[in-house]
Amino acid sequence: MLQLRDLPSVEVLKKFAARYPVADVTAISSFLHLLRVASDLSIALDACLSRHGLLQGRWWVLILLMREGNKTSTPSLLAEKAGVSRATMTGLLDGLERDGLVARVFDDEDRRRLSIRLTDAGQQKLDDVMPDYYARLRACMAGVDENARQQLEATLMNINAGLVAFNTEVRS
Amino acid sequence: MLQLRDLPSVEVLKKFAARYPVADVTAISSFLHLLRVASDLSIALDACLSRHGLLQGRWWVLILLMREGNKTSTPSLLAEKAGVSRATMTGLLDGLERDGLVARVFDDEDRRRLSIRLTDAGQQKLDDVMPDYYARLRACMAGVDENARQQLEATLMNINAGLVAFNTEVRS
DNA sequence: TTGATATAGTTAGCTAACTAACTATTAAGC
DNA sequence: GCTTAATAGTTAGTTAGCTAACTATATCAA
Repeated sequence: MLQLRDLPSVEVLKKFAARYPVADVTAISSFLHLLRVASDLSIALDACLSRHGLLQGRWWVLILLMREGNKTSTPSLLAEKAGVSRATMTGLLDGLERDGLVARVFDDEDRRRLSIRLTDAGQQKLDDVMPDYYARLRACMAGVDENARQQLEATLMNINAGLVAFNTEVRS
Repeated sequence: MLQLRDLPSVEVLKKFAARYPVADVTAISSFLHLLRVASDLSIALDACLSRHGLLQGRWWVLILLMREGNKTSTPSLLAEKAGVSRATMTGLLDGLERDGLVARVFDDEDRRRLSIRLTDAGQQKLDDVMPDYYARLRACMAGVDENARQQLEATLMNINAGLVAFNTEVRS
């Protein structure tokens, strides 16, 4: 994702809007700030996870497994839920298996299938990471009250609904 | 950035909060939705730019150059403002120069330095891309009124301020 | 003035993502 | 039942980012 260190000032936005009249200045500003804060959050999350020897992809796989009652899933399902390709999931599972955090179990009923199981070591890793992650996240969001959080989620839902328009709208 | 296709339901969040008492459920929910919408926006932006033969990194370089009065900057400054390493900027400029969108101009005063100039073709590329991008963005944000946009920016500023806590807070 | 240090840009090699193609297995249609 | 198509997982090769190291140039201090 784009890093966007140097967001445009109001003057710059106006200059661009003068050349491109379709520009919606507050829309652009909100959009860029959203991307900027999200990428900063993502980088902070990476830093937190890396102190525990994890990256976002592997961490998310462990969480997805813990969500399941039997701490078990399949590579395809995990790939879909994590939003990565099956090929990428193979790589993530290779790393997690090497570290002993998950186990590949062959399925006798459908021999194409694997079961991926969260090991005790994997659960222990989550028990180390999650309190640290949650405490940091709580501190980060401490300045945003419940009302603002609800408004944020509502606005994000509206933007999400507008994404269809972003992708399909023909050129002005 | 993490894709997060399958965000946790309220039940899942409560289950995790029961095991990890430090969890702040609405903070987690807001955080994950923010990352999710931002990555979807980033992907939509990529799709828009790729129709014009651009990617986020190169597109941003062109914009940074257009912002300058003389349409000129240096690789180091561009790298800093775009939030990428100087090495990455070298690669971005290689591609842009190959496509004739920017020109490398050697500096006679300081022979370590290069000037990077937006060419006429580069300006033309922006004149093609920006109206399309701005029109899509306007449509995407149409469902978010001015008040919500202001609140969004204010909340994002508060989260941004909290990022320091995310990075420095010691483990609970 | 000249030797150490800092700066600008590039190159080399690494990583984690991707797509496309491949193997093995199962399901479905005639 | 056999052939075709679909599915599960992996492998191979590409990409855009990174860090570290390198070359060339400029600056500073003894």
